[in-house]
Amino acid sequence: MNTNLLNQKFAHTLDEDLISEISEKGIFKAFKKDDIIIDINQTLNFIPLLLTGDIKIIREDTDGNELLIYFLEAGDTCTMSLTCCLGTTKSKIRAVAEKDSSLIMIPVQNMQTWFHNNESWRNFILQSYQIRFDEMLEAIDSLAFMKMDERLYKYLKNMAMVDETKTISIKHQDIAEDLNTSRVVVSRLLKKLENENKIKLGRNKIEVA
Amino acid sequence: MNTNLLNQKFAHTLDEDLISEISEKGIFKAFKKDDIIIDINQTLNFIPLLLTGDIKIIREDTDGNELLIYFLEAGDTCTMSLTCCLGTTKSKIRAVAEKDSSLIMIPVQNMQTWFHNNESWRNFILQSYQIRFDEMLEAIDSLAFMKMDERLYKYLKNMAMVDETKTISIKHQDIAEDLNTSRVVVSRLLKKLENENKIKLGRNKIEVA
DNA sequence: AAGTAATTGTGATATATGTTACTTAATTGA
DNA sequence: TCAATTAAGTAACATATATCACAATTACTT
Repeated sequence: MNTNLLNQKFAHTLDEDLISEISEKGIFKAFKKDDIIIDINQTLNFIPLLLTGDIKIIREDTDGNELLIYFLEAGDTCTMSLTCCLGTTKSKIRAVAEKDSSLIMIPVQNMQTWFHNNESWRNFILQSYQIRFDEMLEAIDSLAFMKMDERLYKYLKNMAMVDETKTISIKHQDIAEDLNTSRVVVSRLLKKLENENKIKLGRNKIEVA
Repeated sequence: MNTNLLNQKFAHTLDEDLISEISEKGIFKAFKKDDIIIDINQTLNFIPLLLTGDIKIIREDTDGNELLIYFLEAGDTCTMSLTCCLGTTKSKIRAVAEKDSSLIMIPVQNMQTWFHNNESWRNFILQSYQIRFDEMLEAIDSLAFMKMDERLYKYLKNMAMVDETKTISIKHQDIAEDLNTSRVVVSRLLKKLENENKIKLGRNKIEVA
């Protein structure tokens, strides 16, 4: 079953031999929504491949303020984990299951070898880096150039995309935490977006037009 | 001479054979302070290795607002260029010489081969990615969690570090552009930092205590 | 030395966001 | 069904940053 999922999600990017090796040596793990998959300062000795679900990558400062940086989706890997493993540093981010999710943990040792002798793996990793770089730039753009109302709207659209639905189930407090602002500010700006007919508000849900 | 510099800056990270191959196939280029080395939307077919000087990596939005993301220093490469080359996308950042700088441009073709058969190159690239990721996270932290006065002070300290001097030569307008704020705000906050004895102001220069 | 340009200082005011306090509405659970 | 809890709405005020206008200072040019 793991092998099926693995094939389905990674056949485009990884070659056959590698996939069967991964399904042999990787460890399958399942997480529930809101489970912490990787926490800040955690020591890592594996690279996760996301089979199903979505994962939030979150940054936190010393005062406990949080910021959502980007999402991982099925078929993705966490390049942060890779840099941690290679540099034997601790995790600088938190990975939280946005939905129930399943993934394969690959021990680092194997990964080093593949890097040496498997081109599909090399390309996969390089491409992952490229995607994450772009996402980080997007995050920087939002923070540097956009006002909170724009950031909020972008957040909602992105969330609708990830959840594959127009009506997302979320409360204002959670949005505030992801955007590192306050619940009151979010409520106010959501009301404004509703008045502009960009969204429709309900309790515990928001419909993105 | 290029080979000397190359050796000096990269002997720790790249193996002997590779360095001599680079000095053969790479193209030496010199830039003056404020020269644009890579511009946004430019198509790239080389990877730069920085031999001397410092380079600002800058992001710009559609309205022309800018933000300094990080610096490259001697011994660094531009991972953004790498992702551009591999993905054959256009540059998403601008690289500007902070001082007179010199670098070696490596044609992508060679690089691909090295990635396949040279471990020191692979490690160099992976390590570069790690460093840049950390710098991007730092940039995100500054934007998400810090007020402008803190960002400004951090900027000044960093600038002093890069320039290897306590007294940096810069005008308020330039700082404002790097931080994506206005000159007036910068002047005001600089005055505040001076009152707190963290810096000393002069015309065209700031001494970081 | 005088005039011009560049740089910096600063008050006044506008806007965006943060904070506090409280109300209203929906949901849950005994 | 009613009390308790959670979520959302909103007014009032505080603060950070942006913007405008102009003065003061320093450097540069002729």
